Amino acid sequence: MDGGRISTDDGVDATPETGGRPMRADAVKNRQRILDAAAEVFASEGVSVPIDAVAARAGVGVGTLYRHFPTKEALFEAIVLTKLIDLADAARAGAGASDPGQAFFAFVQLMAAEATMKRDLFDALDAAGIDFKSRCADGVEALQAGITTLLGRAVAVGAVRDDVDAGEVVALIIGACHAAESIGGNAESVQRLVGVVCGGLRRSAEAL
Amino acid sequence: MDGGRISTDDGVDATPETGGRPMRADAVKNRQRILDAAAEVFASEGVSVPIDAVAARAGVGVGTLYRHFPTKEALFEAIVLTKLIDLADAARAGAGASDPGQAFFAFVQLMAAEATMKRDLFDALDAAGIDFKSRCADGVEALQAGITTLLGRAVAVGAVRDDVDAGEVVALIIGACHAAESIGGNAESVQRLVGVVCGGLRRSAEAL
DNA sequence: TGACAAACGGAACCTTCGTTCCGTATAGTG
DNA sequence: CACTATACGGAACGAAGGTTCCGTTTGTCA
Repeated sequence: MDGGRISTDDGVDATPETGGRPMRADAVKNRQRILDAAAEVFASEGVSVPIDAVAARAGVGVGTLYRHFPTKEALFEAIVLTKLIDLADAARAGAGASDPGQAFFAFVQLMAAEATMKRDLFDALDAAGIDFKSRCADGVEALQAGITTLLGRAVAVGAVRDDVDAGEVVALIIGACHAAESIGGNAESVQRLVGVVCGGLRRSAEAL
Repeated sequence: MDGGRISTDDGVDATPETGGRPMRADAVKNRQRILDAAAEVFASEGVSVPIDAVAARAGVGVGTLYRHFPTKEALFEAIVLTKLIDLADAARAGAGASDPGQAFFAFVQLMAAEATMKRDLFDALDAAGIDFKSRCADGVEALQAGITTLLGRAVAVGAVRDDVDAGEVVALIIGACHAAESIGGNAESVQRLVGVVCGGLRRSAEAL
């Protein structure tokens, strides 16, 4: 329920055409069906679903899937990358707000909501430190940059403590989402737990 | 590096004897070696290590391992259960402290330190909501009860906000550990991030 | 010490899952 | 309409890991 649009501008990236010839009509259609199906399935089941499930959902054979995306990981990346960029855009959009503190916390809640409803993004960010960061470098960097800006402004205004960086913020939020899921985990509890973490992000804290 | 002691008092639980006859000496020894090896391996590599690795580490064949623990999951439970109970004991111990607030936050940091150094506990608590809670019910309940007491006292003194329950606290802490791991994740950063969460747990918070 | 039940080791088995291969179907073109 | 490059489906393959089976070893007891 999203439609995994990808930058198919002139095909430098994700196999939109092979060589120089335009893709056959059915191929284009199938590619899109696969992206849509994968987005749904990854989001609801997580990254560990069998690739067959994705193919079945898309109504194509595994062979077809593999012709479009040479590897399960490639498919995963194709989908997550767009989501990361969407989030980065949202962060940029909030950077001009008049109230930096509010903009920051609003973005945090947005990211939390996104990550919770879509286990794939969740998993992706979760594994960010491992070897995923390097593959989706573009998206991760863009997001990191956007958050850094938001965070910097919020800190400058004194709305947020000054001893955390963007990476830690992302990690904490994803952690809170994890937390919400391991409990009953509806949208409301996510918001509550993220709210607790936000409380911790506001200004100082005795070092305990 | 811990030694997985288990309540082998009179053998009602974890297969210390089969039927009514006492276990053979070598069997007792091997059982313990398996528990120790599994504790080490699970802690350092996580729950997903091949069972062969555990057997190899213990210096026994897989057959032997399976005779003592009918399933990988059973072995996992045997180990985690003792750790949960240890934590629950620690919680109980802190319940009599004169400063409830400090006792609560000290316990939280203890739990975080434990969970981080031992990926198994981490994984276990992480999956607590899924179908693990039912299996290690004893341990989870004991821990939950201990934390509830600590939390209740801390709340009563006004050191902690009154709108979170024990389950949420555990979830948040595990989430913070996850967070610390996905970054560089040394012991120090764990403490920092858990500190942020603790900050959020202190007293009220504007609802955002 | 001899016999037997208990325990051992590890090869073999089965299932799951990612990936490849190839015979078949079809969009696009003259 | 026929021809060919492109794309398709799904069976087959191989690696990985959990579990079982069985011939061999060993502790225990008379």
